[in-house]
Amino acid sequence: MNSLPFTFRTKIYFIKTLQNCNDLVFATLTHAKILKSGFLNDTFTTNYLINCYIRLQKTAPAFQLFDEMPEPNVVSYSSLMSGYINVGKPQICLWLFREMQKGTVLPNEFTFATAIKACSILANLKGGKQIHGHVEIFGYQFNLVVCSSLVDMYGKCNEVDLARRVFDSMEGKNVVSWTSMITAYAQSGRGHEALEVFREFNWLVREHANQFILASVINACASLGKLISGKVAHGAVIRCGHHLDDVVASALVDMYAKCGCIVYSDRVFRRVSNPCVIPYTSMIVAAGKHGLGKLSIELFEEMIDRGIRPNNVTFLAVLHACSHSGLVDESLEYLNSMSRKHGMEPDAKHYTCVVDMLGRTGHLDEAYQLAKSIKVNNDEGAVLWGTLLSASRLHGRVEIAVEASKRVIESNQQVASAYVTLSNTYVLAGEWENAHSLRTKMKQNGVCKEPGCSWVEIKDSTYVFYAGDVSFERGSEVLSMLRELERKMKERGYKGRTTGLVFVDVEEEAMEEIVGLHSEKLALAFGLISIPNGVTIRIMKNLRMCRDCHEAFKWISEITERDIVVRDVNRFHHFDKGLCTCRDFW
DNA sequence: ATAGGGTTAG
Repeated sequence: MNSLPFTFRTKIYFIKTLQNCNDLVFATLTHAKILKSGFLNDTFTTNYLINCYIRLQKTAPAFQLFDEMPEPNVVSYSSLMSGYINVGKPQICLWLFREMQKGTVLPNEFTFATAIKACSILANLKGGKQIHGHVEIFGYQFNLVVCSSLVDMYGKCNEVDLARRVFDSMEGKNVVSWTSMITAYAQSGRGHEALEVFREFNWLVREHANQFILASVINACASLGKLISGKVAHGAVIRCGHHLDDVVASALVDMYAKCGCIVYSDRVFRRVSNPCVIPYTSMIVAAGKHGLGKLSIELFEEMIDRGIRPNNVTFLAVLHACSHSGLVDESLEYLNSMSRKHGMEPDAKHYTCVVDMLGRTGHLDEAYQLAKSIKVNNDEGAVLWGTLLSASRLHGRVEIAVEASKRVIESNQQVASAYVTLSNTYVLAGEWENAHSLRTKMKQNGVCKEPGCSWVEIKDSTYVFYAGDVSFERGSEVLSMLRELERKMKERGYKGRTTGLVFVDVEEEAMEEIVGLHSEKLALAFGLISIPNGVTIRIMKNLRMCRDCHEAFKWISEITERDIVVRDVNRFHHFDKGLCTCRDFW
């Protein structure tokens, strides 16, 4: 007779205990008590226990509990699914979702939101679309959270227009939905639309912008090289009281650097009271991009002194900075220190960065030896050997170019570009017959290369320049301006590879490549003709911001006494997702 | 009653 209230009180006690429990020993103890009292058969109590383990990131006991539950419900499934997302295992989350569909428990809005998030993390468009279908079947297509997660998922899969379609279909929107949409645009290289949506947000929503939305807006300004918009966003950050936020500060540091104002980057960075690894890395990248390798190194050492652990991105940033400032010995030292001092194994990207530096500075044999010593998969191998291939072309080292191109072709990636670069190597070395037979082989295999391109934004218009194509608007004016600039640069002692070479006595094939490498200078020349100030030059990934280019820009800026904002589009989104094409690969 | 969505550096 008395057992029922007693049982009830025990259950309440267990639940209260588990709700506030943040200690594994205590959780295990409570688990044992629940087991003893037979409450593991109770779905509610066990769900609390599962959630407690998930809060402590212990998925193994959570899964075991779930597995042994007589009647898991939708909460049991959803909890465990989000638990696996929290420990970085979205695959298992989706597996659970599929298992759930085999049984009788029906998914609800929580389950869908979680499953969609897993697809977002994995950039799994196919899975995401499937779940979107189920969302409509089950009638959750009007749920705010489900829709926001769909917007985010489509954004992360680079399907921004689908994201927009979901966004437009939403009746009520909150800050999170707006953030998802803005982020989707910002991360897909559609910064203008990101800013447009942000304007709409300010117009339609009374709510203040929070740190999430501001970080994304700043990111959009950065990718557009829009300094003024960036400063406006910075103003909003200060007004809304988010200037102490680590994430926002990192975005600002990055934005100012990409807009050419490293002084502001430094100022923002120095105001962060306890910067974690990310603001430090942003600042190291910023310094590196501006050719301040020594500053990058100082920042890195300062970070170590303050006990902040660098991660693989930080090391990549330092190596990149050394590479771009010609600090060869330092770069090798940092590469070695990764495993020796910091207990981290360098990955393919770190090695590729160093191989690139050795190659560009003419240490071809060392670069080759290092490249050979690295274990890589196909994708990594294509990048690594492609880097060496370009370097050997630059320095006319045919034997290494042949070996490198062989490896690129073996890795079965972007064969076209490998062919073209090798062909150009032959041309530059004067081995016309080899070049010719290679070109023939390419034609036989139906391989052709997409032309490289660069572009310049002037006010609201974008001017695009394709490699080898001088037929654009005011082309002859641009060319004569270019020659004029080159003459002035030479007069003042500029010794980089010159653009004029491009137009004389070079075989057609080789010209395509060389014009490709220098088309940003065409863009620059064009910009100087058209507008006096604030020209934004965007350089695609394949048109590396090598030391030469950087020097050239400095010279041009000096000669013309004009501010030139140089923007290196390093994070080309397709590249991040491994969907690169010829154009952005090299 | 327990479970869900958005931000930063390469």
